[in-house]
Amino acid sequence: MERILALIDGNSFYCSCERVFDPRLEHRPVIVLSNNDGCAVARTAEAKALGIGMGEPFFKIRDLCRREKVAVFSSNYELYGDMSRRMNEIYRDFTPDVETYSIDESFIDLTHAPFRSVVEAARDLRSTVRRWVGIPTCVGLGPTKTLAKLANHIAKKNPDLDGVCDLSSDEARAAWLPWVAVEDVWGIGRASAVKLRRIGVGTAAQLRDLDLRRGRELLTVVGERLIAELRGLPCIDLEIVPPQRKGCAVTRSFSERIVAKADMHEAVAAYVTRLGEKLRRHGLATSHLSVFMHTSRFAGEDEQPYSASTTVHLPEATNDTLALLAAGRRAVDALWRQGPRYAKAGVMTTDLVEPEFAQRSLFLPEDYKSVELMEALDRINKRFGRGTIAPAAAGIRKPWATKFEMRSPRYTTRLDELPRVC
DNA sequence: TCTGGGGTCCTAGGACCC
DNA sequence: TCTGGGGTCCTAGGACCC
Repeated sequence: MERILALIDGNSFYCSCERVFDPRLEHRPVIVLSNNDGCAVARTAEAKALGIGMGEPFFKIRDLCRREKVAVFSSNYELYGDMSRRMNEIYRDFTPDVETYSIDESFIDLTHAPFRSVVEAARDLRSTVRRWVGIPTCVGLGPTKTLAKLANHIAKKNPDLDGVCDLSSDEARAAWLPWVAVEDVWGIGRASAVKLRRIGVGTAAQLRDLDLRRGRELLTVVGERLIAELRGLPCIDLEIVPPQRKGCAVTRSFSERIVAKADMHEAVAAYVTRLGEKLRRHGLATSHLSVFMHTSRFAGEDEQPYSASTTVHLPEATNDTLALLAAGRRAVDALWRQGPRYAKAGVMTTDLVEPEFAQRSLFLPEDYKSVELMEALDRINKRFGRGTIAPAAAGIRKPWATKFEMRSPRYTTRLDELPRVC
């Protein structure tokens, strides 16, 4: 029995989340901005029609948005994350074979789904999500992840398909693949597209028909795999159980440039605090912390660029915020130069380990209190909201903190922000 | 003036080993 | 003029994803 996968995703997902709670936004252009209200990262069809590009800096389109009455929102991650969770609950009611691929996309294995046809199953999924969560979606069907992705792309671009495209048959693939540009294939980015177009490969069909060896020469084993997937040969497995993560980072641009060392200490301490929370939530620890800081990529000629990073090694793997804070402090002392106007900093770790398997130090006593303290901290912040208790080092006033000036209420996760029906 | 954040995977090249 | 043959591990950098 041939495998059949669905890729379902939300249309302009962040924007659709906003529309669920404000129907007046229907048929109006809507965009959602990145951190610090920097760039447009989600646009409805109406906003795209106005020429607003993906990743377009907001300051460049501010006038256009005012003129055209575009509804503009800061990112409301708490809301989008909760809506995503609800959608995935619906998928798991259909079948346990679900891979949550991103905040708005999931692969679903429909091979054994109890439906007369997979297309019928796909339509049912769509309408259930629309009815229960309020989000419009598209579904792509195919025997491999790459083909399911491609089908999803076709469903989005062709409204007459009514949100579902099925590429499980050879005939359907023969009909559609010649019409998809090669850069629209999952895994083909800018650099690969240039290489492919140079040898006359401009469509998904031409990429599928490219010699496997040639594909590997040009795009490494990744390209070879991709070509096989386009031919219907599964090379990329469904990951129903998410693999253990390998790294963890917290990096942010500042809302206003940092010029004082004390502010940098605070900002990095705040990022480290968040990193510690993330590590503990995943049950992981690290024995080295990397810290970087740099000036703006877009700074003018008159501004001195500066970029530096360093790694501090810890005596043993930990996810204790206090231990990580000490390391972060040392790193900032090592990197800081007075003069540059810093635009961004971050803390990163790779080589995460599960604490119980980590190499212990011969000389450090077991610190039971640290574990209990962190547990208490996390419990309080979970119950009363993130940041209820934080190390003083992470700052109070925080003039550099990320701005979300147009954020909608967190309708589904905060009691005091519930939608009002009047 | 204002330009996001957080991941994964692959390869090449150097250091080092026997 | 001639200068072995494998391995492993680590890191940096590139490419890609949403």
